[in-house]
Amino acid sequence: MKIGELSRATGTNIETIRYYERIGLLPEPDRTAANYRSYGDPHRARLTFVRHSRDLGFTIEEIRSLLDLSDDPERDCSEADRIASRHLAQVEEKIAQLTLLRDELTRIVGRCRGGVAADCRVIEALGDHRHCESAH
Amino acid sequence: MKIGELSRATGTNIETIRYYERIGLLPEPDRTAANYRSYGDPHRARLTFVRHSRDLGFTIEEIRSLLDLSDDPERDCSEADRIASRHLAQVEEKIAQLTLLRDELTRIVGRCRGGVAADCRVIEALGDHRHCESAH
DNA sequence: CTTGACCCTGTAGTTGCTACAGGGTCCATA
DNA sequence: TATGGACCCTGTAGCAACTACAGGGTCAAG
Repeated sequence: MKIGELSRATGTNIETIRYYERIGLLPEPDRTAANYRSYGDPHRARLTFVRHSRDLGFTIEEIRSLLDLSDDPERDCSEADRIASRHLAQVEEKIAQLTLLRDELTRIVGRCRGGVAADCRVIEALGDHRHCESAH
Repeated sequence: MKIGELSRATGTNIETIRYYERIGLLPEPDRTAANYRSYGDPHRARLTFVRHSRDLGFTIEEIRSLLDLSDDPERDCSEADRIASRHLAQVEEKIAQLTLLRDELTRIVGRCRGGVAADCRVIEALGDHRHCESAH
């Protein structure tokens, strides 16, 4: 499989595939006589793993750890669980933050009554923390 | 006010203040004889506006537009409302995405029963999209 | 034999900062 | 008067995770 095919098969940008190789997340594949990268099924599986993990918001370093684990089938699974749990906690934290933010924005947007910028409640609210109901 | 004082007054890193000046978000202040930046109240208000907007997740470019608006009190307020509303919609979209993600992660984490990596359900789930209940 | 799709390397850009390196200034204390 | 420490200056490089070229090579179809 050439890089374009792998790209289509996994929905990954070609530049991104080369980037993952450069940072050591994907192994260097064999090359054809014309120096083209040549991939097999294990490469595709590994890239699918990486993309799926990225979609779920794991960082490259977390994925590196998860890949190390899956490369060594003897190792204890609890580290994978720990990484995923910590990430879940971060996502929950982020949702909580964004929810506060949404409430604040809703309040700010709701105050707009039209008119000119000099009287704009949106701009006023942005310039003045005292309008806020929660800390940020 | 010197830069350190402005930094403390607004809770903004000194490097960040200089960065905002470099990208034209804050005007160049006067200088003392020793070439130190010298700020007044309008600078502090503008920086407070910027920081508050950043805390609410507005991009630098959005803030630039909002500042342009507030610099011109004759202009119509509806653009500020439009920027804030669009941002609110983005925040809501992000919350929705993260909520799906959280559910997916909860499901993945919940499958861990301990054991070795070869049997790890977390690693399996990351390598295989078919376990997912929503698209991503 | 040329056109167009594909591939290669290497480097620079993106966003919003943050962190130096290498220097200058200012003020209090010994 | 010397010196130490807190503060300030410019300019550049780094972070994450890509993305976008520039400038070139390869290959099959018409």
